[in-house]
Amino acid sequence: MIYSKQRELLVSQLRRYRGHPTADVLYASVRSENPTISLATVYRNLNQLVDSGIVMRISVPGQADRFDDKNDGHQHMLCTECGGITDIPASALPDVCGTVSDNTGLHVSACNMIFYGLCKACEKKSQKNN
Amino acid sequence: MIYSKQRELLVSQLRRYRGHPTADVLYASVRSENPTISLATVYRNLNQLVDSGIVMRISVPGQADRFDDKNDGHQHMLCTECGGITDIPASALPDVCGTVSDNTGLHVSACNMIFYGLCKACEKKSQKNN
DNA sequence: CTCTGTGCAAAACTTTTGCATAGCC
DNA sequence: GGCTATGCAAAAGTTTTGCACAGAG
Repeated sequence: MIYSKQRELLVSQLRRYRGHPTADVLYASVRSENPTISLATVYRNLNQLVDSGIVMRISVPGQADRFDDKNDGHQHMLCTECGGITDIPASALPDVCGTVSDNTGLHVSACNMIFYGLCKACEKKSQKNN
Repeated sequence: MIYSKQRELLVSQLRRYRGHPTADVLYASVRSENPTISLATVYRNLNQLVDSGIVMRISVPGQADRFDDKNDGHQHMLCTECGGITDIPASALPDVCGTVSDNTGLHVSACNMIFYGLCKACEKKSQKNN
């Protein structure tokens, strides 16, 4: 993978966002600094970065993929109220792959999870309203 | 939800498949018995059935959704070799939601998982080749 | 100089939607 | 008869691809 300005810009914008942006949002963001970059380039680079393990893809069923620049095994929760994404650190997760491997005899190498629940902010709001 | 032939046919075809078919495959299958049914109807009915808890949606990142007629909390493993889907029974899974809730203080209500690994058949094959 | 990445536009693919009609209750 | 489901076609949304050109090594 040879160097490219576009990819560097993409990664720097991705790091800037804490909000787990979609390709779309990243595209807009990168475009504000480089108005001629194309959406195809954003997708191509994101795919490469995911393949190289530099970037993590968050697939939310029924929605566009989101991206995150860390790859430490953390997972994500989608707030059922506001649609925002909260990080679930790896340390809060049980060893699901290991458990499943032990219990089934299958060789499970990886697992994608997406949790659904209430984020801190929405939980606070719902408590106030009661 | 009033009765409809199409929905009945759809469910019966879904039950017939063990292979966790996509909407596409189901459409073809249903069409062989009722050539005028439309793809929109398949999608509409699948969505309804998922909402009613009769059918389970399996979201595989980057692929079309698949469907399964049971709703007992089991999850799925995608074989990295052949692309097939293996059921992971609920009894083989740890209580991920509970663990995450306990460890984070968040209210996690549900979780979608997709595992990646080798299915029995592909595991056998790879052992033979060694 | 060669090979990889980019830009543009078009295509591919999955899923949803509008509207008139047919079918259930 | 009223209300829901269907069929058809078109649209929407996300992601990929073909091709000619520009840029990195």
